[in-house]
Amino acid sequence: MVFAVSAANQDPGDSVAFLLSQLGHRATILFAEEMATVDLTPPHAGILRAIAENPGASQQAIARQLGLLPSRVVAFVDELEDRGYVERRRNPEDRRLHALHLTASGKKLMGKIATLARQHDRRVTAGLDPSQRDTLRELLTILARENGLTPHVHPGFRTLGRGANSRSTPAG
Amino acid sequence: MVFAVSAANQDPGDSVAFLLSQLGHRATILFAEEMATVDLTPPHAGILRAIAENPGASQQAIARQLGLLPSRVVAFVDELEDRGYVERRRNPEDRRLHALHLTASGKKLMGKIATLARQHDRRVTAGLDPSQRDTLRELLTILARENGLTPHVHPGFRTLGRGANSRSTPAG
DNA sequence: TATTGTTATACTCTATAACTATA
DNA sequence: TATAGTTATAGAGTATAACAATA
Repeated sequence: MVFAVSAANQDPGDSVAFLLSQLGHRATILFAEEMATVDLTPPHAGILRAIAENPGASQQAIARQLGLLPSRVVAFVDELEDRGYVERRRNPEDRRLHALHLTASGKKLMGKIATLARQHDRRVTAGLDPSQRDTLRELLTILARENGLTPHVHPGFRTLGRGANSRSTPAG
Repeated sequence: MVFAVSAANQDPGDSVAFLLSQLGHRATILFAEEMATVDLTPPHAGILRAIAENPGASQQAIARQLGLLPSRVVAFVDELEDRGYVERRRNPEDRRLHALHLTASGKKLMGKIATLARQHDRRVTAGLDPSQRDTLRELLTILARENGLTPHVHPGFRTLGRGANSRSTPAG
């Protein structure tokens, strides 16, 4: 993982970019804690959601969509299948592909994840009134669009660019 | 490193918490890219800044302040010293301590880092007008306070709580 | 020959814990 | 004995690349 530290800040406080980095990291940690209560990690949740939105998708398709390495998807799906949340169905038309589907148990889990995610959102945005929260969402939505971020897809899933990896601690 | 994926989103778009996680990650990556142009990583920059603000601080003090392991600080300071940015001075009163100071070259580098950080802030917030940027800063400052974040200190520096680490990919 | 899925290997990074020197 | 600093070891996690099956 990469840890950013802004170095140029005047007395009035840290820069917007640094605040985003700090709060984003905090939001990430808190989400991981929420997921841990159902014994999942964030990538597990991302894969479950992607399958829920695209039933029958292949593992390669999921990997491309989320920017994960295929070998990692295999490992995650192995775990989800072992725990009964996901099933691999052979595609008779192209027997190389594994069509991924949620089981009944997996669909139930998705409901629980949705609840936890709403709780996560409340924890992270505690301190703002509804009007402020709406304003913040609007501003962040603009920035997400400007920065080329794909809705629902966390950039931490993607393979990190080599640019930042030239030295030691780049992409933590 | 931890990658968060919010799973509960209605049609209107992703939750504030998910947007923060996405944008925070993006801001972190972009900052790492800026630092790479001067052959540094974010932790290097954080340590340089901490020394600039507290000349003569010991390595343990830096470690506590930034939430880094002392053994990691040693390695980072080794590199910064080898490159002539930092010097270790023996404290005659307690010869166990190494008082850290920036060299002239290190101070010059801090100026460059400040410039890069301002550039980073502009990149991340491109798409907002000055008024929107101010509003965003205010809202994020509220959230940073509510979430117990320390100004200038990125939580990624701190040892991640074990709570989120119970399984595999928690803290990216 | 190309692609999906899988497995195995190697590498990077980090934390842990030993070790020294001072106190 | 306790603490600052350092070094060495082991572990976790990832990416790379090899492999089998199918097209």
